[in-house]
Amino acid sequence: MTSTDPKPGAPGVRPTRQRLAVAAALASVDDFRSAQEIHDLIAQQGDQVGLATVYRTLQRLSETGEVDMLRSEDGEAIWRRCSETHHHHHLVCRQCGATVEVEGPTVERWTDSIAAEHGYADISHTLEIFGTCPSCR
Amino acid sequence: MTSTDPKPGAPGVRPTRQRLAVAAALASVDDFRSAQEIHDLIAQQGDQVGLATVYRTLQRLSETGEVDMLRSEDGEAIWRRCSETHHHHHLVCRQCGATVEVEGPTVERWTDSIAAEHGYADISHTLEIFGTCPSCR
DNA sequence: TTATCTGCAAACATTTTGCAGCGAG
DNA sequence: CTCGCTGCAAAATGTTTGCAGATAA
Repeated sequence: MTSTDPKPGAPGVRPTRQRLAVAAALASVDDFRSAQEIHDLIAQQGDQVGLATVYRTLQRLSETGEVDMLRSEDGEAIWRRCSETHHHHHLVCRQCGATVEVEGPTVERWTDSIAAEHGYADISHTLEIFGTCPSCR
Repeated sequence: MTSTDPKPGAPGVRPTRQRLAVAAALASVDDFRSAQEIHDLIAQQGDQVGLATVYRTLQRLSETGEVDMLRSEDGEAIWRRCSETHHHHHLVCRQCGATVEVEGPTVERWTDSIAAEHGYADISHTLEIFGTCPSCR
């Protein structure tokens, strides 16, 4: 494999002003934010990016695993930059939103075995933990 | 307590034709359905109920714990009549919606220990498993 | 130059709400 | 009779898409 790969059909991602702005916004916060909120953050940074572009960028980032995307309780998509590159879950404070990323080989194994037991294939799962963090007690 | 309770301020739920139709639709299937799908089910039963009423009814039923409401992977609300009264999770088929209710003492114990480890209190969690069931493979 | 990206606005899908009329108790 | 319930259609979200023009390589 060579370092450059101009194969026809290869994506070729461009580091545009808009994408840098989204990345900067994501870098400036530690908690999960909606597309609207990220759009507002960019505006506060003095930048100007269309909302559709924010969506498209977040979508791409979550596909490549650079951000975590999950759904709030009312079904809205929320994103956060992801420090771990592999599958993991979140322990989120109900009060202040403080988030801890946790890994669960135990859980992964359990869901896989449950699924296998019932003959289900192509398994995925969602697991989020909510609680009150030490400083909010 | 008497059988009737006309206390001022008490809701006073009326068993109307529409609510019975929603209940019948929920009773006729075992899996999670969207509001639209439940609306269609009612139509197939030969009944006719407004979609807004379906939403209002499902909302009330989920508040009283008579149905489970959860979110599909794309953020859509889906409902199912609830057979278990205690905490449990779901293994849901992406294609046909076939659902298995599963219990996870393993998971409950794991989430509790993770939370304790980070000093979080008053813990709750959401866990849903999605896959393709045997008959949809 | 050329393929990708962006902005805008319109399209979409889901869910909520306002209001006049209907219906159960 | 009265209040709650329903239907309809409009509004409110949140998200996606089509397309012409801008832009990185």
